[in-house]
Amino acid sequence: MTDDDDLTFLPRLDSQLCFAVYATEHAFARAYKPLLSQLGLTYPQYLVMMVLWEHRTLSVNAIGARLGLDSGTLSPLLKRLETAGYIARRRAQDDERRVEITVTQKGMDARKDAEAVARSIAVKTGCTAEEARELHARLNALRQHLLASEEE
Amino acid sequence: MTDDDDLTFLPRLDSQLCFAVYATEHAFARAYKPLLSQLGLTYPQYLVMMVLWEHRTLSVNAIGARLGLDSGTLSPLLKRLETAGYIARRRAQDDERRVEITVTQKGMDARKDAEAVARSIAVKTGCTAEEARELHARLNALRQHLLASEEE
DNA sequence: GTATTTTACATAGTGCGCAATTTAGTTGTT
DNA sequence: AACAACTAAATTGCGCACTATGTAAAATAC
Repeated sequence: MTDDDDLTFLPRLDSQLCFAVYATEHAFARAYKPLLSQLGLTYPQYLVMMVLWEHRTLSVNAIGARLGLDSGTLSPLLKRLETAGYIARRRAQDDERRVEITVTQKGMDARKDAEAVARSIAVKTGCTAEEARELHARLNALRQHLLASEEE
Repeated sequence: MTDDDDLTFLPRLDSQLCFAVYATEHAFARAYKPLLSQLGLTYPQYLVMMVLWEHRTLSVNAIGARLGLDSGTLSPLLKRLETAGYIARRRAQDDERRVEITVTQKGMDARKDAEAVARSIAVKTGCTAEEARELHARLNALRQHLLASEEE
């Protein structure tokens, strides 16, 4: 039995879909980093801000639901965003367990710059709008399957 | 000027390709986690092991080149893999700056279990082989573009 | 009304991942 | 041979991301 005989299923790293996703995610994060750092934002912080630009005010839980992140990750991240002046955190009055996250004026003002960043990255992907949409749809379908199989 | 007027380009988080990739990567890592933990491996460690199953012996730099990771990430990770008994680390004789990483017998033995894990995940994605190949190719193309634009 | 359970967020601990720096070794130049 | 420049890996510091746990508040059960 040689090494090749063992390759019944386990493909090479390069041909593994999960690795393609992993490597692409890292490539995106790296592409975003220098541009976002000019706004004083990290890539995960940018994703959080995107949620908040849509909604203006959300609870930690709601942000987490959109991003698939929990309070362990979000709490310190949101604190840093608050320190940077992009958001404000306040205990909700109707339920004091909840903390409301609100975008500040400075945070809203940053939206324009973020727009330029997103546009720049879109160009760098070399994808047409149709290609991006197709890829996006496939990744979403894949993810739904993964999530569905988790509940079994 | 209402909020809608600002949406010249910045799409909603949900329709951002970069977020689809981010969310999918996290979904993969989460899907792998319980299965790999039975082997005593984390997802990044599994990726490293995949490289080493192909080559048996590699330098830290070579592993990093395959995975897009640097020694800052790999050094502690490899130390933990060594502690777990999956690999051995040894200074190369021809160039003592280099550290050679070799899979142990225990590490090679784990390959079979990893195969079952990979097979299980492939099923959970709900992708046909053709779909997976297509998606993989598109992600690779995207990544090439991102990397190419970095050098400008 | 009281006790118990559940919920939301924060915190502690561990493993990544990156940038900057350090340590040690090798190569190139004079 | 001596010194400068470069290289490989390790370390330091910081920000994520997840799990487990803690704190406080709200909901539920009796």
